[in-house]
Amino acid sequence: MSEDRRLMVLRAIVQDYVQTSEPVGSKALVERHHLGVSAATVRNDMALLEEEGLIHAPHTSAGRVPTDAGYRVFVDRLSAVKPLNPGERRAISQFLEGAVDLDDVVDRTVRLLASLTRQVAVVQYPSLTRSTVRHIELVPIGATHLMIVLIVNTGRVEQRVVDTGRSLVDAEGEALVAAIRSRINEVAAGVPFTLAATRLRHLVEDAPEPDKATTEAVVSALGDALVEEREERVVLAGQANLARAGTDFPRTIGPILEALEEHVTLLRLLGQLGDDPDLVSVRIGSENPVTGLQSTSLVSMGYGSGAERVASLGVLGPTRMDYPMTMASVRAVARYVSEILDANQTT
Amino acid sequence: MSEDRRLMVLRAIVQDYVQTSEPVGSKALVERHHLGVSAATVRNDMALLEEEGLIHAPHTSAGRVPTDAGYRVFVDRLSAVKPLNPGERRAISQFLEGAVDLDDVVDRTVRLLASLTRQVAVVQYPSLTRSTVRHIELVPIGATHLMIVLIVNTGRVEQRVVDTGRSLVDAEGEALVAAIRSRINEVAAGVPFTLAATRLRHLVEDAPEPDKATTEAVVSALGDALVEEREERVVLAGQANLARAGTDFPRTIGPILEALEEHVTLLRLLGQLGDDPDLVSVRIGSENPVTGLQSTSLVSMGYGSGAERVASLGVLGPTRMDYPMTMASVRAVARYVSEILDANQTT
DNA sequence: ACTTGGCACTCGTCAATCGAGAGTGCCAGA
DNA sequence: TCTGGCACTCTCGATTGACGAGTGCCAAGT
Repeated sequence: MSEDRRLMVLRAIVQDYVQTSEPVGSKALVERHHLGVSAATVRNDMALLEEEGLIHAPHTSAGRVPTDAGYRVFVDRLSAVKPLNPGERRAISQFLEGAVDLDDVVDRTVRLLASLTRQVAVVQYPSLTRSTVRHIELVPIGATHLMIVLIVNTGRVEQRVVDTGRSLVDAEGEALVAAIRSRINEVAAGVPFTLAATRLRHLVEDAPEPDKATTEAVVSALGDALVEEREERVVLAGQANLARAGTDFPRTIGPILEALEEHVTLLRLLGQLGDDPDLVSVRIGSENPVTGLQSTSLVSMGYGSGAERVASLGVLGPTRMDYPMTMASVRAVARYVSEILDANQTT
Repeated sequence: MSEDRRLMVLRAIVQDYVQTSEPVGSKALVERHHLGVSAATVRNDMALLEEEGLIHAPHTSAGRVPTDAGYRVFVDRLSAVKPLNPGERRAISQFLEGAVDLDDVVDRTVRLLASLTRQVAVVQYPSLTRSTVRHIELVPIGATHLMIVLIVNTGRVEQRVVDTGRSLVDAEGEALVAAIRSRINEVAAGVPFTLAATRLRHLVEDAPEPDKATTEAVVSALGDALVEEREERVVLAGQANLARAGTDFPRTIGPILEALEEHVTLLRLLGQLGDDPDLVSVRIGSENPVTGLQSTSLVSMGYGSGAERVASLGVLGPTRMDYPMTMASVRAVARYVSEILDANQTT
């Protein structure tokens, strides 16, 4: 009852099933993989694997299919993340090279991931709360309104419009805006968000009386922008790949698409990563808490400039997916995007 | 051979088919609609309608289904765009009210449209080329780099980073940036894009020699941003609705999803509108040039601040859709979004 | 000139049936 | 512990036949 061989059998089952998407039987198995034993022996092993809950027979006399637990064992113990071939690496760098701004980087990344893995790609925008303020600009709009432009170190830009309730076009108004602008940037530029938020609040208290109301308005709008959870955003691509995967999959495609439109839950899901930032996280089928995504697996990884993870990206597909390939793609793309953000950071 | 009655029959067929999604026969028709004639008479009319190419029988003895041409006649001559009920109007305004910035407006709009019509919603970002420049800000980044932030009257913000090749942190550098900033805004603020682009080019020629190189760099990055076609963007929502529509529809869902990911062609499609800016445009099935979308209809309309249309939005669904309802929703949302942009424009 | 009821005919759908094939579990022997 | 053999089970696809919905056409009525 060699445990090793049993795991070999499991690995073979997973590989065959991923390739053919049909239950795999003992005979086909010994034909395609040269495990040095006969079909009958394999059958005994399969019976044991089934007892352990790693594989499962859809009905009496059909082949076996891996269970979620089976995939889990496969991912954890039986597969090596195979490095991408040079062609793929080149494709990644070429594709991401030409990005002009953050939106463009995210957009290209998600499309790239989708086409590399032929599955649904998910990319989270660099989170605001883990970022630092690069610069804050105030632009008068109309007579009394002020547009606040918040530029983040990741390249992201946020904007708000507030009504200051006083004229900004006369000399006094212009001076006021200039004063507030320089004070704000003095305390907030280059500072992490949470710290910036507190400092800005103090700024209001210290402001000379005539400027207080306007400062207050600006700071409160900024505070909104700094904490607002809504601002966590995700971008998707490759939904069309869902339709191609398997033949019974189309039935479950509706709930999946619905779940994908719930960006909030999707974000929560992406946020849950393992401890090691440099590791690919895999959630398989029912390990996944979100209703509608329980027939799918999510392969994800954090990315970000420097050592800091500012956001996550990943790939979602049927539990029957090519895990080694998918994990390799996700890791390669995440690393490359991090590099790009790094470069943009210093420039 | 009353032509009127024939059209009544067509209308009844369309309505029934939209509701049941099954071919409709003569008997069911006279039962559900009180046209004062017998089933046999209706059959004769149906034979004529089929000759005219407005309806079609999937097989010898099944009911009839409208053709694309049939829907066209229905839309053009047989349906009144029914105004939304007050509840729906209220829902629209409430849902769009709380938007904090342009991204948010677009995001909410596309979700709203999708849930109102229970179909796939498509919203184009306000086009850059038809907009005016509101303000241009220059922010030094690192020692020699400059971030250019372009703020558009629609609320959209674009950014580029350029390397000026000279120090910007010393007094001279700061003065240079300030000078360029004020010169640029002097000629470009409040000006339509195309005009701004030409004026900016002249600005380089007129710049004093020592500033020329830097001005040149800034202007060329701006020129990029002003014309770049890539910057036309669309946002989608409600893809999950595709899976719900009908039972045979799932088969065609793959190509549709693929077509929806081709944002470029989608944009071209959205751009093709009728002449009257205040009219809803409907493209039915094969009238639609895009492969993969030929089993769908697109209901779209322009929107924008003031009289100018700056972009389009619309809804995509199976040719068998509730046209009056969809057209009403699209029109109402387009108008409301225009109002919001108007308000943001003046504030 | 239309409209209507009647009737034969055409197909698609559904359920039941049957055979083939794949795969299993178990047993006895090496 | 492995192997070959064998009986058994179950799904899948094709085939068949009854059924029903719907049509087209015709002859009679208004």
